[in-house]
Amino acid sequence: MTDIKSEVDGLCREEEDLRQGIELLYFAYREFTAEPDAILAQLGLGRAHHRAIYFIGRRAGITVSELLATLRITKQSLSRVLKQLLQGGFVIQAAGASDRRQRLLRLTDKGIELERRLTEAQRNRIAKAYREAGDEAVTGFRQVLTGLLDAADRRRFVGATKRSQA
Amino acid sequence: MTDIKSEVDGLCREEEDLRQGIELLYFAYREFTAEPDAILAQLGLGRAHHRAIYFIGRRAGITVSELLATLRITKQSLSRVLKQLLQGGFVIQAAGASDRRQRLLRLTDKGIELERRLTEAQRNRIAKAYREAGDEAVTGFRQVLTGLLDAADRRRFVGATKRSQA
DNA sequence: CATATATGTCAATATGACTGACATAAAATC
DNA sequence: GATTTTATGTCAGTCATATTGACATATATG
Repeated sequence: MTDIKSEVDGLCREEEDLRQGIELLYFAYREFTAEPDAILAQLGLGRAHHRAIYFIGRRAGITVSELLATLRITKQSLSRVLKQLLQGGFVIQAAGASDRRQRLLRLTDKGIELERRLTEAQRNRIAKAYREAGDEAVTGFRQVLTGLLDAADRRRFVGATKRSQA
Repeated sequence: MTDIKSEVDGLCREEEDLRQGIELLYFAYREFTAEPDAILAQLGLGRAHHRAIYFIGRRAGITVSELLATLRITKQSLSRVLKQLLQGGFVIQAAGASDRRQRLLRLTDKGIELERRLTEAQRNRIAKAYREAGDEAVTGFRQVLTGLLDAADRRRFVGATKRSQA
């Protein structure tokens, strides 16, 4: 059974476990964004452009509203980013067919190429971590991260907790 | 055996797996910082202050150099943050005993209290995700995140991949 | 004494976010 | 058809976080 001393130890260990999780997230996220940031800097773009390009590439024809809801930033913030991507020829807009107020966003070939370059760096890094850790660890990784999400974000990943089987 | 079609499927699934990992990290990190950011905003502070407070709390007596190396920002960036924390009475400095050029940083009681409030939000969130996912998943979570780190950051977590046993 | 190190500071700049206000076009509703 | 709501864009001002580059000071070290 647990005497007082080992309960204290248990509390310290739990605290230590949680702090390690906090720190791992911080350091891993920093590392995760470092490479794309370096590529973007050479083009005079920033991380915000990567996010926009990423989600436009992920869902071709996404509306501005949907993109705003995904990124959870103000339209004024997105506006500048989107304007630069349009001017740079990375993204094109088209009026929606059923609702012509909508501006449906798509990557150009140039945009697709940039998205590939940016995301490849992250994909390689994740792929390496997945390979080293193994399938079981990847499932755990996903479970814990999914548990950190709020309800709205979790809906994006329904049925995606387990790794797809090849 | 694998015919062409299922190989294509396999590639798509792998791509999908990796993109889900990328997105989970993005959404989870955003969620993870949301609560502390809200608390900090009320005090006229920002996320950078949380980071400084966190690592000073984590290692009382840390030097400015060590903090800079941990955060990987310029001293000019840290300077402003640290000045505000000193002025706000969250942090105190003391000259090092063996090297009096050093400014050893410590949280005041007020700083400890703020650190607790800020980190508690994150700790609760992680604790909930850990509980829901289970010990095995937590181990996997740590393995994958550790795999994302660069060599320097990984050294911070040597022997910490597995969850401590109670 | 000369040099290197730990720290601090001034100035200018960039990025990414915010709030608030206002504008326009198109859809939806009464 | 007139009104209202929605989707989007834009102007202006502000803030927080980061950068580079240059320079200053105190202390340690050879």
